[in-house]
Amino acid sequence: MQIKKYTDYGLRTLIYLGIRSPGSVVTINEICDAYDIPRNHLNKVIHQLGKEGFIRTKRGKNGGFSLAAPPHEIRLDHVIRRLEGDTPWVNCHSPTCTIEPACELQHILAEGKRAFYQFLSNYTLASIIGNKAQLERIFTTNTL
Amino acid sequence: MQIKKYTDYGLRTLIYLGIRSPGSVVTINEICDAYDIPRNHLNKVIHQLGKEGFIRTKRGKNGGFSLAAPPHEIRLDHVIRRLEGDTPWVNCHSPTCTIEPACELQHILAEGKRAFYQFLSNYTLASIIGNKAQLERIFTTNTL
DNA sequence: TCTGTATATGCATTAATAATGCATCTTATA
DNA sequence: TATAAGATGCATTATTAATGCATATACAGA
Repeated sequence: MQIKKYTDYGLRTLIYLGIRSPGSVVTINEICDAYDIPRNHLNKVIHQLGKEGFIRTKRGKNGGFSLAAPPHEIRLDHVIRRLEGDTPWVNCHSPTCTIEPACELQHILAEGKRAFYQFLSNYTLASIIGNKAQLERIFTTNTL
Repeated sequence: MQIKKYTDYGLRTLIYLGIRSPGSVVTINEICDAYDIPRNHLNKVIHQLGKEGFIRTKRGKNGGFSLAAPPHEIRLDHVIRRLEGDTPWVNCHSPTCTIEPACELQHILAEGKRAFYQFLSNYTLASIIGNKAQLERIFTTNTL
């Protein structure tokens, strides 16, 4: 039980964008350098973030991506649900569990998952950007 | 984001014990046959269930294990927390994330995890045993 | 229109971790 | 003391996530 690095990278990207002035465009390479994470993986994350509508991506020269909405409008539950994939937290099939029809576990876990995401729905990208000034400092220090 | 088979097997074992008369002793082989799951893995699950105090195990001839408490007293959050392992749902180290000190993600996710387990704390082994008669039927049919 | 720079896409490979298998030890009891 | 049960440790396999690599596509500006 742990979110994937994939999801983690997506959130870090949003944080990086979130402390920028609205509409400012950054590239995948810039994020990779900032966090020292592999380009190939991030590539796919950025792509999905674009497809899901969290960021706007633009190809070609002077291309890159930027937030599609202000940080306080990007909800954590939405981002994590999408990046993480919204599958059940218990797998009653493959292989099929014989008691499945008489077992309430899957339903209770599904509700538990709902409780988790409902809690997260109270938070946005703005919520996880704790100390904006400190974040800016970290990034500029790393880049130099 | 999915519970491990390990945890799943543990819960299935408790369900199997839960529909038995109190104190009745079963063996690892019996559980393996009932669910068609590998003995080696279940071995370790049973061992931990014993260590954690959910079941009482007994070695040697005529040995086996039984529930250490009635089903309605065995809380789901306790069982899953123990079997699943209670580690953070995001890993800010290995490798260390540079923005960790300025990032609220880990704290919010920790609270989200808390919300999940708090929800589960309303349920017990008795809760996931939906249809006791049907369960009994499934097991006797499988055994024949 | 050509060239360079950016994301998009698919497939191959590696890494991490869970699951399983195997061997053997320990304990209890008939 | 033989047998049947769980306990334990290590080896192997399977699964899935992560990473690497190659190349396509799009866009901007010279």
